[in-house]
Order: sequence, then structure tokens, then C-alpha cells
Amino acid sequence: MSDMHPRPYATLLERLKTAGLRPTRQRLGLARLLFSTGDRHVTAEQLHGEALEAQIRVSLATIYNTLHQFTNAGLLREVVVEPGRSYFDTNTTDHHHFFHEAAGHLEDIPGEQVRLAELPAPPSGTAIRRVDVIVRVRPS
Amino acid sequence: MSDMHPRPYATLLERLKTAGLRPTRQRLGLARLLFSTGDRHVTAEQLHGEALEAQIRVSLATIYNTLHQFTNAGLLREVVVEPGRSYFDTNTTDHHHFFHEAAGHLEDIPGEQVRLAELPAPPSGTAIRRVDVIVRVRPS
DNA sequence: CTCTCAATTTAGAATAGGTCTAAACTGATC
DNA sequence: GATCAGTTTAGACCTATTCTAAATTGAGAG
Repeated sequence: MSDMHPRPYATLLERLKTAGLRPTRQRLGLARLLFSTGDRHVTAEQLHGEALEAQIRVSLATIYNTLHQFTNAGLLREVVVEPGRSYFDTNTTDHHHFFHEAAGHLEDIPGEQVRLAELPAPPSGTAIRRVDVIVRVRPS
Repeated sequence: MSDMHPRPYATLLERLKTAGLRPTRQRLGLARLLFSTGDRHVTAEQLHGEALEAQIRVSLATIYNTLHQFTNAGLLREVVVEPGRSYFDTNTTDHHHFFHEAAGHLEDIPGEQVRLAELPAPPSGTAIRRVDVIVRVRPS
């Protein structure tokens, strides 16, 4: 639709194919919303709203399906900070988050500003899958 | 009701009074379940089940009320690790958690085994309220 | 191009965890 | 022992999410 980006459509299509996901109209549309504007943190409802605004006709069920498929494919990362609501982060590199409790939104902690002095040994019979650091902040 | 414990009832009663909570039958019963067996991590449903088993007649609504009142009073700490379910931790000291994703339960990381090398500066206009570290583990 | 079919999408029902409400109850005070 | 604010309760309600079964569609075969 525009020449401003370096063939974003083709890139997205590749990304989906590589992930083993059939590049349907809905998935391409959602991928464009998610991945062409830098790092984002969205909830299902938010993304659904954006999709409707952007004329991408897609049901809420598909939003949920897609978010989970993208997450399983490693294109997204789920972040849990509030009971009863999931956020999905387009930044899948190793990093952590500020959570603005009052506003209810996430913000990446840039670079390696958070470093754990040492990792604890996992309980016997288990292996560490991931470490999440949430820095909860409030207006001051 | 028994002389077997070193007046735990009086202790719990004190705790509630100090927290500004009227020591009702329900709150005393729940406090006993929560605070007389070392550190615990419970969900509302779990605690409700235990209460019924222990002959403490209490509604689910009261379980929720009580968990939140205890949390606000600093007797409990809420831990969010799964979308759609809250855990309450009787250990309110500064510490972090292992989360067993397969089994769906929490475990305190003992002592100061987790230490952050450095805290990031909070976004301007905000102050850090709390830092949560969740080490997600799975059976190996 | 058209056919075919498994993969995908969908509307709407269903579920789960949690909150709200208004009425009944109860603990502390007089 | 009466009073009444604080507490509890059943049950309705809500919100985020998942499920289901039917309709649609993308991609390969012909």
C-alpha cells in the first residue's frame, strides 16, 4: 500500500510461513498491526479495536487464536502482570518490564539495565524456563 | 478450643485487631488456616475448600473480601503469575518466587538468592512500588 | 482455472475467576 | 440487653477467555 517501508508485506508473509502459519488475510493484517510499528504491548481487546479501525474484519476469537499461535511460534511473548488480563509483547528478546499500575500499561526496560546478580538453583527435578522481572511503578 | 497450641488464637486475634479488622469468626478461622502452618501460597478457591473441610462456614465472597483486606493490611501479598488467577502469599517479607508452570504452584526463593545487580531508574514521573522476580521452572 | 479438502475463521454459547448488591447477621459499645 | 456500624451472604452479574460446530478459504492437484 505504500513504498515507505522496505517491502513489509513480503517480510510479514515470510515470517508467517517460516513459523508454519498459513498467511491468511487475518493473520497478515494482525501481523502488520503488531510488527510494523516498533515494539508494542497489546491486549486482545486493544488489538481487536485496532483491527476494526484498520478495516481488518476479524473476530475476537481469531484475535485470541492468533495471539496464542504467534506466541507459540516465538513471534510474541506473553506477559502476565494483572490478574484477569494478558499482555502480548512484540519484543521477544531477553528483557524485562516496567508496569504502570495506575495506567495499566507495560514498558520495556531498555538494554541490560536489569541484571540478576545470580540465578538461584532451580528446585531439584526442574529446569528454569524463563525469568520475568516486573518493576511495578506508580505516579509520584 | 484446645490447649495444644501456645495461645495461637490470641495471637491471631491481636493480628487482626492491630490491622483494624474486626476479629469475626470467619476472619479468625481463615487467619488460622493461613498463618499457623508456615509460609503458604493459596488461591481463593483453594482456601475456600480448606475452610469448608475445616468446618469454617464461609462464603466465597467472604474469601475474596478477606484475602483483599488481609493484603491491604499487609498480612498477605498478592502474586500474579497466571492470567485469570491470583495467588496470595503469607510471606510478606522481601523475596521472590519460583513458579512451577506445569503444576501451577508457587515456591518462595529462599533468602537473598536473587539479588538485582542494579535497579533501573523508573520512568520520569513514577516511583518504584515493588519489584517482582518470577523464575518459571518446568519438570526436567 | 476450477475442484477439493484440510486449515482457518466465525458467531455465539459456554466457562472461569472474580465483583457487586441488597438483605440478614453480629460484635462491640452504651 | 439494645443498638448499629461493620460484616457476611446468596445469588446475580461482569469480564476475559475458551469452546463448538458450521461456514469459509488458501493452496495444491488436475
